[in-house]
Amino acid sequence: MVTITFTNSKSGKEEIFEPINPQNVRLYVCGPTVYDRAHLGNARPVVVFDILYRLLQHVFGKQNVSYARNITDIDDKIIERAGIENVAIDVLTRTTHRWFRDDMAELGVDYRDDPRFFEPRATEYIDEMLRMITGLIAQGHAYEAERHVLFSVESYSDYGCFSGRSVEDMIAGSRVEVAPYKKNPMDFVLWKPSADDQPGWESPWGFGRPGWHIECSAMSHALLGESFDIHGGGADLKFPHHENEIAQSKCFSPNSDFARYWLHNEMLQVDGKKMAKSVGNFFTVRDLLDQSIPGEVIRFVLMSTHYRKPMDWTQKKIRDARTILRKWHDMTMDVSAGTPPHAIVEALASDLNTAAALAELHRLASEGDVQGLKSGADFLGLLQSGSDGWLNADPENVDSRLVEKVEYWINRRAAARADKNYSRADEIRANLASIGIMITDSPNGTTWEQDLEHEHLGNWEMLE
RNA sequence: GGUGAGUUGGCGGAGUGGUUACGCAGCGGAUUGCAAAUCCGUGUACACCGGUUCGAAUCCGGUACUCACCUCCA
Repeated sequence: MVTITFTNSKSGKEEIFEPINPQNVRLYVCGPTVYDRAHLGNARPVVVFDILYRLLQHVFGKQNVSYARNITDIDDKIIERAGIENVAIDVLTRTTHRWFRDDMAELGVDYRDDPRFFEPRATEYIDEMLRMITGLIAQGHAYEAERHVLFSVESYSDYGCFSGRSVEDMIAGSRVEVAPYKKNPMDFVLWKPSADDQPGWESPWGFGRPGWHIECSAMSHALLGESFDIHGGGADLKFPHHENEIAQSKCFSPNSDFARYWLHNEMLQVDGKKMAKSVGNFFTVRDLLDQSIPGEVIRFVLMSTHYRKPMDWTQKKIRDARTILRKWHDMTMDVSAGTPPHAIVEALASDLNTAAALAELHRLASEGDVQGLKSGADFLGLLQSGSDGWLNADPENVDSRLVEKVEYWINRRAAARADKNYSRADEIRANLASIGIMITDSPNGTTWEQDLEHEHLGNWEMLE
């Protein structure tokens, strides 16, 4: 049996992973709020925890691991967006959810046929949330005020322990807005009133909707039980979201552990800066796919940095990943995947060291172990498809007139080469290269492809 | 102001108290009409200042810099 270790955010230390029940290993990860296309930052935890899920399945057996990743489909951002676009909330969330699933599938994260994967939508668990809120009020951890229900942070002495903050510090240094009905400025909303034109549900406290944090407590409780093994999410969720989740769940089920191991992935940056619309470096996964960057390349880049380190997204990484994957695809074209090499599993078992796992693939490649390479890559969700899809220009996307033009020039060049007129042959090759058409000679003839990042791509006028 | 993460060779990026990470790029060579690809070989490193140690890039303390989070509230 492989020993798995994780850095547990709860303790800040690397710990040996021991599941509550090896026959029922349970993982919960905070999923997206569905109001827009997933941006690249959203993709990082999805890929990181996909790797974790694969590892757990490998070590404990596929049927013994459950994974729940929620869909937040009730949220003020959703209400706002639906208003702006004048669409029904339900239409917005279902469409966005579908986009999310499709985009993530491109990155090799696809659980469509997996009975142990759960993707609960918050609005399907309102009853569970109401039950939990009622329980928290009954136990004195929450109170009603002006149609809101608030969690009382003073009722939970460990509040702040998880994220390493004291209630005093948070109030002292910062911009906590004090609502008049709050007993303590840090108290957070479990339930809030909805206007008639806002989505809502009947509750003991009037027509309203849940606060953000309660949904994850309710869904993990319903699907995985009051104690489960691993809770994951982005580092930005540590506070307040996860702190609040812990407070709610531990107060509701005082004898539970809630989540025993917490894993947080660090944030993604773009060219050294936070990805933000205001900085102008904001883009979605779909944007990248539309630029003909294969999902596999995106996945590779995301895996090349350890999950607990900030990752910087750059063009160079995309280029490098392309080069490497192209090579590996070529090497493993006719190989089918088998059991992953032990060293790959070991690398992941060591606090999800994906970069070390990729290094191991490099080692296998340089040793010519194509079977090991294919098997290891397959385990990591790479080299899934044949190389035809993206190594060469996709025939469906290439204009037949372009093919004709390129072939015309290739034939001219072949004639020149046959005449040993090499300066003419080189001139043709240089001309094609200047508009982004790269050609390569091989014993079987001349092949070509487009450099999709080339600035003069397809600019045939330049050849005249 | 509080909290956390980070700082490794041209670039990316692991790891470890004493031994080459690895990849990309570069350089030299083989091969090719020439390129490309491939193969062989090769250089460069651990932010700064102290401390612990026979020995630290790896442990401890401090400094600098970078990044993130610290609002659910109209």
